[in-house]
Amino acid sequence: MIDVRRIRTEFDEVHAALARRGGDVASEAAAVRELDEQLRVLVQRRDDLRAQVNQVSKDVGTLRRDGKVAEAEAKQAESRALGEQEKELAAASADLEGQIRDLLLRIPNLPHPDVPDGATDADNPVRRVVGYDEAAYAEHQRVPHWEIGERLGILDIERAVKISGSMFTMFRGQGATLSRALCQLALDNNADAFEEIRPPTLVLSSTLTATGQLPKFADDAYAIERDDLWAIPTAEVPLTSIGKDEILDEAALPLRFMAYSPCYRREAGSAGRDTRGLLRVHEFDKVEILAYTTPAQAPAMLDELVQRAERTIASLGLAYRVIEICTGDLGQSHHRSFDIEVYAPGVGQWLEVSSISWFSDYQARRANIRYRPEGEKGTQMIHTLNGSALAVPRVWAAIVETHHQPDGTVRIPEPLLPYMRGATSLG
RNA sequence: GGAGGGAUGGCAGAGUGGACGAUUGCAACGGUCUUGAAAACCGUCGGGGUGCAAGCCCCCGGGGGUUCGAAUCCCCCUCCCUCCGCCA
Repeated sequence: MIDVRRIRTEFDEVHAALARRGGDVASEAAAVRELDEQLRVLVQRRDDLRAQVNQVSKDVGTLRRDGKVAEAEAKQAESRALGEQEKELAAASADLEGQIRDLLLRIPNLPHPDVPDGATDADNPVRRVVGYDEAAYAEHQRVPHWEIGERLGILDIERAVKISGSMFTMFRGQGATLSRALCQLALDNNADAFEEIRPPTLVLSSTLTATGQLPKFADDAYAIERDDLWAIPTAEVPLTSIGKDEILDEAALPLRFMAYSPCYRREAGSAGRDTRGLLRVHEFDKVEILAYTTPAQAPAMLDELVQRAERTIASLGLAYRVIEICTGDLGQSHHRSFDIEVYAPGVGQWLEVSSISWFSDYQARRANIRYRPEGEKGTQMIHTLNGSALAVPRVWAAIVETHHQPDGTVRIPEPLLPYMRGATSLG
């Protein structure tokens, strides 16, 4: 949520920043400005009335103590009349406040000035490509992971669909071990600086609102309506809300958290896309890394998170590229974002395996997470940043395809060996 | 799921209708004293809105109600504790 005071005091700048995203942002921001102006007038009048009621009520107490009953009763009548008016104004301003909040929750974050302009994901600039040479892939690496997986008995999509329906998958044997090994590696690679969390994976509506999935993107999440709970689409959701409604000391920042969790996505609207294999599934495992920072610490943290995600991917011997997200493709809550994509030679596609984002104070304001700047009065919103350290299915697919051997086995990348019970290859 | 008891500032803990945004203690911060520290003493010490400011307004788990006036009385909800039930 952007600060309503910015809409109030620097409307043109806010409007221009939002306009860079494309689409119709003008009407919502203008509506907020309009309602906010009305609200401030109402609130001023309401508070004046309250002050009068408070004063008169004090007088009543004094008069009664002094035994001046008739005067007290007159004051009571006066206060009662003022109270009626106050009640009306209070109801009107509460209604306006609700309208403003509903609008603000749907207005996206302002892009960072350095975010490149663009309309769609086709305009996202590639910042660097590492280890990729299309001509270097041999024929045996051109086999899709679902063929290799089924043949080796490490991937069983058919039975997963029998159990849970389309777009659910199941790893078996060494495939399941590989999945778990990837999570373990990602956690161990970041354990030097990040506190490991095992968060709840079912959360309240308020929690899903804090990170930005609600109210606008309810269709993308699984809901357990009977208990008013939602299945998390990413560990970002519970991790971000760890500090909800808290005020932190500046000295405590940055705070870093990491978590392995399953992630649940309805993938509404993506029917027919990437339907084969592991490319797009309803449930998958991911290790997320996340930080709370001061505004000043945020840019360096964004770099650090990208480097950490990159390092793990690189260590697995996969070709990858880093893409910066342009204004038109930037997620609602994002201030600035980078994606890491690995190349999967069997399917001949770049697969997004990590999205690293800086949210400025957009999520912090929704979750009400603040800190006390040292040597200053008052509090400020923190900044949140997060990214996938590793998302399992697509990395699993890229490994199986990239390291597929001529004899049909799959070589296990060296960093995963400690977690594979002595195996050096799959199959 | 059933019964009972709770929820007040960083923590502990008073306050049960009127000058209480809140006694007090601890912690923290600044100062005096000290070679330094401790102790003692003095002072500061929750958050938010609005306003140039003075000020005014809001917040005692959340929401609603009663009243001239609510931390205090009433209703609903959430969470915590104890006991029972169930259970990995």
